[in-house]
Amino acid sequence: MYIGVLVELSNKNIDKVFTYSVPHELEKNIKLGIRVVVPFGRQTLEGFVVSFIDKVDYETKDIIDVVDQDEILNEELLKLGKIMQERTLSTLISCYQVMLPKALKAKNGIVINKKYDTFYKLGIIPEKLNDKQRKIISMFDKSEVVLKSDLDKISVSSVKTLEKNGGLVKVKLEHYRHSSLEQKEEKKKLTPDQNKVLNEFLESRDEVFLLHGVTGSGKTEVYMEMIDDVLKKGKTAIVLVPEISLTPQIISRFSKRFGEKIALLHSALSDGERYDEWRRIARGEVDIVIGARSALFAPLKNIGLIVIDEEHSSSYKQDDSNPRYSAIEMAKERIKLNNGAKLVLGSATPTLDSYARSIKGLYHLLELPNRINKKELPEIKIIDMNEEIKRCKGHFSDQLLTSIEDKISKGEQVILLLNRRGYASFVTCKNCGYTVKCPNCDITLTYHKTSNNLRCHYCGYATKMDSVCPECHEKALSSLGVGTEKIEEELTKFIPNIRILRMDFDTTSRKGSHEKMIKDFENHKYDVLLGTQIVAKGLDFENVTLVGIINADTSLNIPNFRSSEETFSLLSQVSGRSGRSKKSGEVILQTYNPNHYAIECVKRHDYKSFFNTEMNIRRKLNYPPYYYITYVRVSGKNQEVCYKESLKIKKIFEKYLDNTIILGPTSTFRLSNTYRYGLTLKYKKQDNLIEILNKIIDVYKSNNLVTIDINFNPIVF
DNA sequence: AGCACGCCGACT
DNA sequence: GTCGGCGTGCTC
Repeated sequence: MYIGVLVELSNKNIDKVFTYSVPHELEKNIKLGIRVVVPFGRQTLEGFVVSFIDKVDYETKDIIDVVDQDEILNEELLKLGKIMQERTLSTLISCYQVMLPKALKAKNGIVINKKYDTFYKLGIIPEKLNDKQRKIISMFDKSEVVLKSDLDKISVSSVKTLEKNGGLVKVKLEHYRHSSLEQKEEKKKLTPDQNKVLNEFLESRDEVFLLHGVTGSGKTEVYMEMIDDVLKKGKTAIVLVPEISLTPQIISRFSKRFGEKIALLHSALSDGERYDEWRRIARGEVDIVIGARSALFAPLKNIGLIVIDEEHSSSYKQDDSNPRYSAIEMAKERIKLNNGAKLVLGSATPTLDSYARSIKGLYHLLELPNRINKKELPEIKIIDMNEEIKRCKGHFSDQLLTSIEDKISKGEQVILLLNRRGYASFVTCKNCGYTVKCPNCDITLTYHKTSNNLRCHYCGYATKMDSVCPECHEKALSSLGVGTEKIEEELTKFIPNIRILRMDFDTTSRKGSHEKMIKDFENHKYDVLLGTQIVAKGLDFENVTLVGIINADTSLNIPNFRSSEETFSLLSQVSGRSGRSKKSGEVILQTYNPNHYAIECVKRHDYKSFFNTEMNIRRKLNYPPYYYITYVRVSGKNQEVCYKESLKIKKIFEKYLDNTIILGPTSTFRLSNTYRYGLTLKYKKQDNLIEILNKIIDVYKSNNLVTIDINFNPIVF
């Protein structure tokens, strides 16, 4: 027996299937998609069995051992990985690795010890039973196996007796680390709008849907109905949410509705917990999987529906490391592999790309234009900070402060957004203008008040904050940016006794603290929830009647063609947190660009006119969705070599790619002592591109002068 | 990724 | 002579 094995080394040179022979005694254990241990050169490696091979005309080595009993990559995932490889031009092995939980990535094999619990199952029940014994037997009405500890609660000795006479049989089963979920059915009645959308979805035979529903229009309820329908047909569903909005609120709504049938995959799980959930899914014990991006690759079988909530979120594109894949694109592939399955993309602010596709008829557009219970969208007041700045107290306009005080006095709550996109709190010398940068990365360091040090967000470099400028030696270094800490400090000064809950990536990193914060705010232990982007998504607090946006425009200034879209989306989302329940809501938006179309459209809750304006700009400037963008990065330790090679690659593009705009090479910042040059390709249609890129990869894979990275439809350049 | 092979300069 | 520098190439 010969098998094709993909070894666990992510290197372009060995990213191919190697043929091994299987010793007789192992033959019966071989399946597609399991891991095996193989000799590889002088090394011993793990690899995936990806094919069976008839015969070979060269010497093969025997595999050493078999790692898994059951497949860890089923047939569907094996196919999906290949598609991902074609779409990202990354190594096939890296595509498979990104689909699996960490615990299954062979490298140094994290050993997860399985814990076992003692259960009993029914044996041959004796005819005569006493009361206690009968009670014990009745515990098996609901499930086939029952925990020993639960039976012991009735009577330890009766359990022993039953075991002796064969009424009960002891079984050891794996103990799962997942927390038990409370199960309470609470099915809300749908509004006419929701019903219309649901029926349209159920009756349609289209594959991809865009559910465009304003904030508070009840999208989640519609998803749950869609899932219900799928479950009734005996199929399964995956729900993707951005990591940031994997809040206990959403999780508990799904748990209450679907109970034990759900598996949750989110970043707060330990590797072991994540692996447990993964195994439950693989065994078919679960019908619904909820999780962030990579949950798309859950080993669920017979998928009927994939929902991608907040589809505009950039977290669905893996942009920082290979394989640089788009979860939306891969979801489209996954539903194709599951006959009749549907994909639903949902958002209050769809990406231009998705909305444009729905207008073109490529996606089936479903719209929820109103909030549930005829609730109005909050009124948005724009504060022109150009005027206000003279009268401002710190970062707060009079109106914002007054309104916060007013709401608090009424016992209502406030969410404050500090828009920190593109707003690093860097340190500058007031005397000479020197900015402190990372010695490895050429990136401005960020000041952290709590630890009084400066850190590089890319490589982790940290240095102590010193107020003496290294350039001019004046004691004039100070931090210019504003952090949530600074805002908290100001607000406490202006409104003493105000109870502020600060939420940002620093304060939520501890496991479980995010959840606790949300509970505390819900229980009104705080008046104000102050935070960065993290407060914009997925939160649903009844008592919040004011959303204050301290600085609306910082994200308009990031040097990226998507900055307006991101700003519109962020501001619309955070505004949507206000007035979701009985009391009506208000938004106060402080900006230096009150006339910017993104801000104006947010004020009017006017997605369509934002879409039209932005589309016009994109068309004029040849940007997506009119053009596709592919970014090619050339990086290496030697700056000159990088530059020269990127010029060579540009020549190749110029020679072989027609109707393509080629930009660059542009030098981006140095990162961990690696220099990078970027080439940007813009095109409407490019049949040669993949072939050319593969050839370039081929040329550079065997030399280590430079590394070539390709990013299709990049978010970050 | 490792590791051997091989072709150079420089050293007990 | 031979030790060790690292560029090149291979791993079923």
